[in-house]
Amino acid sequence: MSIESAETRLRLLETATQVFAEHGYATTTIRMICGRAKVNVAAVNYHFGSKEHLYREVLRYARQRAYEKYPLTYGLEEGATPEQRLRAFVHSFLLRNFGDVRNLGFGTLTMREMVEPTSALDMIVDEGIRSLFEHLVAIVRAILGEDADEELVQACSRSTIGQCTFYLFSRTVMNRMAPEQQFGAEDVERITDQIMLFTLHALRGLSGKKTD
Amino acid sequence: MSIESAETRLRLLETATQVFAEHGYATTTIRMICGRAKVNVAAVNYHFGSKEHLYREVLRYARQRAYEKYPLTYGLEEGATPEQRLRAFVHSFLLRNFGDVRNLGFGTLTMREMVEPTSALDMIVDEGIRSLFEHLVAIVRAILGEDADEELVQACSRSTIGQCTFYLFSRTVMNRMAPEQQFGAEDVERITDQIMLFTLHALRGLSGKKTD
Amino acid sequence: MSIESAETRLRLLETATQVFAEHGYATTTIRMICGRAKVNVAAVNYHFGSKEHLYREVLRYARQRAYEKYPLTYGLEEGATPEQRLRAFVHSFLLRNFGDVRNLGFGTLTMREMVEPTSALDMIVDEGIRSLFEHLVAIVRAILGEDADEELVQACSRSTIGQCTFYLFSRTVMNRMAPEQQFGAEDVERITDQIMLFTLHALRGLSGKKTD
Amino acid sequence: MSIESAETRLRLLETATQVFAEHGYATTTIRMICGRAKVNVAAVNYHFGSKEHLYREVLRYARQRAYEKYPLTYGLEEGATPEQRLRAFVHSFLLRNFGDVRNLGFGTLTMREMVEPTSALDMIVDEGIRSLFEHLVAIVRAILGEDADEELVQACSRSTIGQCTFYLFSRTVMNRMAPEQQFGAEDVERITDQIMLFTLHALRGLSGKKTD
DNA sequence: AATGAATGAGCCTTCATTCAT
DNA sequence: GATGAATGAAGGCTCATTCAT
Repeated sequence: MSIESAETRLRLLETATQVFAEHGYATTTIRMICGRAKVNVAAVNYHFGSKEHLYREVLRYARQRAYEKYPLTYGLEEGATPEQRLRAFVHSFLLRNFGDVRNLGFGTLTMREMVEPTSALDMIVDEGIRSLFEHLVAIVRAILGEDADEELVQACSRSTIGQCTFYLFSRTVMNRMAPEQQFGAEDVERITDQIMLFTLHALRGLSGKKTD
Repeated sequence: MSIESAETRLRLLETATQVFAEHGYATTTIRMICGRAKVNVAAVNYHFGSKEHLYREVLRYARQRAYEKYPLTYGLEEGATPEQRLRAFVHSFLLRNFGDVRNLGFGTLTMREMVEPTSALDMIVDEGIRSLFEHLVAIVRAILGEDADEELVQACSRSTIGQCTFYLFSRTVMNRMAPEQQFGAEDVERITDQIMLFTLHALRGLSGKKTD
Repeated sequence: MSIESAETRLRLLETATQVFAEHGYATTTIRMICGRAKVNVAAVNYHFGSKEHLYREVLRYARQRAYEKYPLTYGLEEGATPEQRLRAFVHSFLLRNFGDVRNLGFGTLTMREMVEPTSALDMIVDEGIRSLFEHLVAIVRAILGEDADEELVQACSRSTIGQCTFYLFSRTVMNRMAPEQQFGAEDVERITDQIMLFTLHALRGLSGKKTD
Repeated sequence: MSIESAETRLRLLETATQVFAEHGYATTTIRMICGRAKVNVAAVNYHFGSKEHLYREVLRYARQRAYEKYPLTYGLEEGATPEQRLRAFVHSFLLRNFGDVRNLGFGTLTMREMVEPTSALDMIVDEGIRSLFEHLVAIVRAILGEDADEELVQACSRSTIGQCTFYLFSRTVMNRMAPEQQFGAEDVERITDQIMLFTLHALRGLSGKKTD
């Protein structure tokens, strides 16, 4: 593969990430992408085979870049406590999904795929979401205690991640309800604190009941 | 308007609710709807003017029916405590959004609209979500105490509703991750309990800190 | 189906017959057909579903019209001799396939399909060619004698129909070799005589050998 | 031209012969040919200028090879009788056109060109078919007698070659009608016999009438 | 000399919409 | 009032060809 080829491919990938994130798979047209990337409409089929293949590559590309920058253990040191690991989880989740303009695509793409699944959702689940959730479950279990009821652990994990995803999914609604208070990259720290505050009180409360 | 006309209109509305909920606005075609409703392809434009107008009517129609059946105070008696009112909120939210096959459309449609807003989102926010959220905020404030910090009240409200919406937004993913454990109408009670358990521990913890 | 619909459908069918005969399936575009038929490009898909379906309908339509006008027993009276029936076969074959400007399509379409088969060839064979050939075989058997060797009967049938098809397949070449002697509708009688002369001498010779 | 260049050119020619014969001019894509020949897509235009030029070269190449291997006088000795020369004509025709897998292309290509002429048909006629037919006419005249009516000679020649071409043109149909009896290289001898039997009886009968 | 990359024209098909009854 | 027929715009994709190295 020549240098130009790789460049064009990458430009298509970057552009497509934005356009797919903005309009969704169905509404996005190849001509939109190629127009913005300043390449011929045939370029997509040449480099990726089809619109669908391009889309899958975009999903992979966005995820990879997001996790590279903000891994699940973002900012964590060796021997961190479960609470610290939970905070890193929440913090990196928010950063990954909308903490950075350049990574904006990832959260939106995943969200769209969850709401209006294409054949790519299986890939997303298998290559990302499953291990993400299992990572969280392990932390929650550590906090609740290893002998905590499994169903409780699962439910608390859902409650925890649900608080995080809310800021992603309801962004459009929140912006309309309180336009003066747009959630953005600069709010990530504060939101992290709030989610941690809420969650730790809940988990400690539930953990306490067990040990008593 | 003749009786047949009204019937056709209604049948279109019902069918369109299902089809839009299943496929989303962009992917749904007028022929899908008319085919399933067994009416002429021109019927949509005749009765509703355009695909978009039909869609807006569908949103209105689905919301109205959902709230009629499951109001925010569902199952609540006079003089209920804040905790009871919170439970009614969570319970009715889950029922309204996916507690009933006939109402399945509402939650899915709202969710889609949040992720990929059309001009109808303003309507949805103004006519439903805003008051829904304010209702929740009032309950949370009552639990945390009237002198609780407003930002804390807001954050806790988001954490609370985020747990609820999670079951809606992540349905497709959860089904793929644990196919044997599909969340449905029969799980609403249990999920309500779990969310309440988590949330009340959090709120009580936060409330306790204040009074201390 | 309204009258206009039937008219449009028929016009498309007639036009498509000509265009497919002129250019072949692959080279023909829907725009060629619709342009000549003065209808929108979407009309083909509306009335026939696809280019391929239209093509199959064209093949059926052309065959039906050709056989209606020139059946295998064209000009034949009751109690005709095998020789007379053979002459009717050859004569009607030539007339059907290029004896008439209006029927020009049928022969050309069949010929094209034989040389460059599409999925429609099976249909052509099953619905037309098979019975055509069996009809000929029966006549040849009657001339050669009922106890004639089956392989001989088959071979002679092939030799007979091969003479007929030659005038169809080699038309383009003959026109180039002897432009002054174009084979057309006015030559059908003479060609029929020539084929009959050749064939009857052959069959009688082969038949004579048997009886001796 | 370097050696590799000549090799690539030849490989393209060989491959293209097969592909054009299999799919026809219109349906064949340059990528099919280059893919099978394991060369770059630009190679066709580089070595031959265009798809059409390649096609013409293929026709020339296939004809040349076919006639080299099976000339019109294939297997004939000096002083052969007209009947022997006729047999050599028929025999070599069949061998040339589908007697050999390696030569399969020639018959099919010529046939396709006859049914859907390109500008290459003139070349084919001028450089091959015309002399082929004149060769046959001379033989037929010799058998019928030098004073035979010219029109009769021509007609008998057409009837003779028509029997031969039939096995080429109707191959796809015969295979569908009697799949167990595929005509191939191993049947050439038998078919030659059958055509000769039929034709000689016809010609002798017609010749006899003259002399009587 | 030879190739991978890129192009623009064109194809079939689909769609929401409008027309004419 | 209601419908089958028809439309034009657009979409994804394919192709022979050309460009730039």
